[in-house]
Amino acid sequence: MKIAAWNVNSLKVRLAHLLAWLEESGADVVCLQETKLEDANFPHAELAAVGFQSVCGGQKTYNGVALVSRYPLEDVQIGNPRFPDAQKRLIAATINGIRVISAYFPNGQAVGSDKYAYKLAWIAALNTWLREDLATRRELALCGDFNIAPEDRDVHDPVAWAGQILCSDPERAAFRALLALGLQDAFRLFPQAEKSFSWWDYRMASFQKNRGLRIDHILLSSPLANRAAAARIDASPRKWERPSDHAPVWVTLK
DNA sequence: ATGGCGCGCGCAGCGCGA
Repeated sequence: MKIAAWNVNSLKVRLAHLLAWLEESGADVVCLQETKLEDANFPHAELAAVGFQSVCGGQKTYNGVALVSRYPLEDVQIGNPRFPDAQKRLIAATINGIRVISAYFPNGQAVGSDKYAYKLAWIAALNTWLREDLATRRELALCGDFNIAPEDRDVHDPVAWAGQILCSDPERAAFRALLALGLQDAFRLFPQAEKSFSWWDYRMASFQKNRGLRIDHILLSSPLANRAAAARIDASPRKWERPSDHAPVWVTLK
């Protein structure tokens, strides 16, 4: 089973990319972020036509998450019961016995801003919720756009980014606190090329220069990490015409 | 040189992302 996460930056604009990538990647489950669609406009039919079921939690203009799967989606949960929030940033479902969560972490805008405080509070509440969930769910995957580069090696220019949004110590500590729940970064379970990133700014030819960050992640509970066979970032869709600024990331399970 | 690109909204130009 292959599970992926992809911030598509508007599913309306990127539906053709998603359909193409579903076919070429062989993914069984894709966790989407930034769909930017109200639920009434979600392309369930287009996905069903190529063999995928889908559930979504969306809103107008901003945010929006979804799960797309070849297998049935059970016990669907939108949002964090520990953090009532108008912003649609979390959706969970059980797929083949695995609890899969698509998460769009807040960006935070700037260290010290109101949005930064919201980001840290949101992650702390996610941590609380997951701690409770992991008590009863052995196999869990937290997938999505974390808006955190966990370590300096996940940043093209760690000196320039030091202490900045996406790289600040409190954000990285919040990421490590998720790992401390017993989750493991699927990407780092395997050898990877240096300077592997999942997001590149649209400006300044960042992708061509590989000036990116690794901020999209798949965290696996230990029983699931034991099943991991490979994990990668697929940068190829970033080369397509009108791409998302994020690349899909994936893990395969034995 | 704090802009630079791309999106939604909505029809000009702004807020936002990361």
